[in-house]
Amino acid sequence: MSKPPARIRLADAAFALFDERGYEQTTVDDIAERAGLGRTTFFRNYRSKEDVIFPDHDRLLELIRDRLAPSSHSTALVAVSDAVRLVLLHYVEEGDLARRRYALTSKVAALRDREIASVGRYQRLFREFIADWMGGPTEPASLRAELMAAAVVAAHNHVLRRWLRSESSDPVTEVDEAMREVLALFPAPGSSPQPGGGTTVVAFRTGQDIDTLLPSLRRLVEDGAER
Amino acid sequence: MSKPPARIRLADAAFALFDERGYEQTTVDDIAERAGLGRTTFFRNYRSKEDVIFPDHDRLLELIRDRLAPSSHSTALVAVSDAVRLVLLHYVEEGDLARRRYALTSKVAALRDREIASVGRYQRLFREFIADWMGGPTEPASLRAELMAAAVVAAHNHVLRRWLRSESSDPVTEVDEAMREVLALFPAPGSSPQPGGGTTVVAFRTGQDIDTLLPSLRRLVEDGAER
DNA sequence: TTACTTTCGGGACTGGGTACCATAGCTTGT
DNA sequence: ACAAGCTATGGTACCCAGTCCCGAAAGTAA
Repeated sequence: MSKPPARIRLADAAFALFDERGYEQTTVDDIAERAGLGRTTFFRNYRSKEDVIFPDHDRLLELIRDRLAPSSHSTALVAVSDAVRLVLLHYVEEGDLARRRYALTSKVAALRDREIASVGRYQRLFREFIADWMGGPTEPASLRAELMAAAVVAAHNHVLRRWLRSESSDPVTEVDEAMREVLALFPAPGSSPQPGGGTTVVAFRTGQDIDTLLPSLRRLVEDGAER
Repeated sequence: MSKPPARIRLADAAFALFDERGYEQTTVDDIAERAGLGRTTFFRNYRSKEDVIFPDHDRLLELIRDRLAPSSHSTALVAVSDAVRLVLLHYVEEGDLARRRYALTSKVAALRDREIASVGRYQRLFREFIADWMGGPTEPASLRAELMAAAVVAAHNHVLRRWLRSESSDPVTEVDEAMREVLALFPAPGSSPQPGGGTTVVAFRTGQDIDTLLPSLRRLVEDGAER
């Protein structure tokens, strides 16, 4: 009968109390007490009260960064799609925990704001990466990068929220489809002269991480074949 | 030599102190003291310390709501463009104040988060309106509404930030162009059968608020003529 | 055992935010 | 002019999140 580590006990106590009394009616002292620990220990494990609910947001940001960073110019779009899928998978694997978090953020304004702020950081990452890829901060490209980054995270959030509401049984397929739709909105630079053309052509040269690239590669190729 | 009202004196004192010592190094007591008022009076005029910097965010939300609400199905896109222009104009008219706020939000993480949360509320408004316009929460439409709303506010923010950084001398023209670009990304539903087609056709039937509609109407018509 | 390191708890403090109450000032009606 | 009443204000006490510091425990190595 060994106790689980403090972090876990604190998180369990926190979610239990949030469910019972609500977020704002629960103080950090309450959480620490139920976990059988001191208030100081709580703040040693979580930077803030909100952090119990959004613990590994930083890790997730690094996950995206790591997936985007090594990609070459020709694999940029695949990297974006993969990074998005990575984030979605992270939440899906959390399973019930993610749904409880969603229930909380739906009710408590402060938590919703914090969630949105986090999304803003993801979007910033994508925006910078896409702007780089499109080539510097020259004006038309800069706007297009902003639009594309916004669309990318919007697509992700859309599918994620559907899954959180149990409206989707296969979120990974859905997010791939959504990303295809997003990429179809933005004509590839320099591929077709008319900006109105809707066909996107992506060329692959070299692929590190072939295993993880494969699924989206296949989808993109299928997409190209269909149209 | 009559004193200006408390609200103003508090805001002046706050911005002055933020400039001198920075946001986090300034307490609400400091602000009240410099304004020659009590701490209680501060919180009567502003809900929170952050609220001194973002005072009329609620008013701005209602401004958007009011502009979107009365628009009919055929004028929906114009309403969106107009609402965006309205928000941009609001900031532009604030002039220097908006730039000081931008300087603060660029440095202080808590303020940046709050700003992003506000943007999230705008986006939600647009998303709901656009989803309504596209017709209910049926799946493909719902995603497209989400994408479009994200693109709309991204375009606005892009132009606004350019103006805040003094990189734009005519933000209104710029935002109109950016909105044209955004709308061009999304083929009008039911107008051209191929989703790849890049031409957008918008039909007008009735226009209340003709005066305010005119400029964007003209731009849209010109845009249609060009392509 | 001793010595070192890690984890924990408690207590004191800062600062944002709320609630309540008392008072000064201004307006009204008479 | 006087009283009644409203509004803006100040002050005090309070709650709670978050930080800092120090001392105690508990595990680890020698």
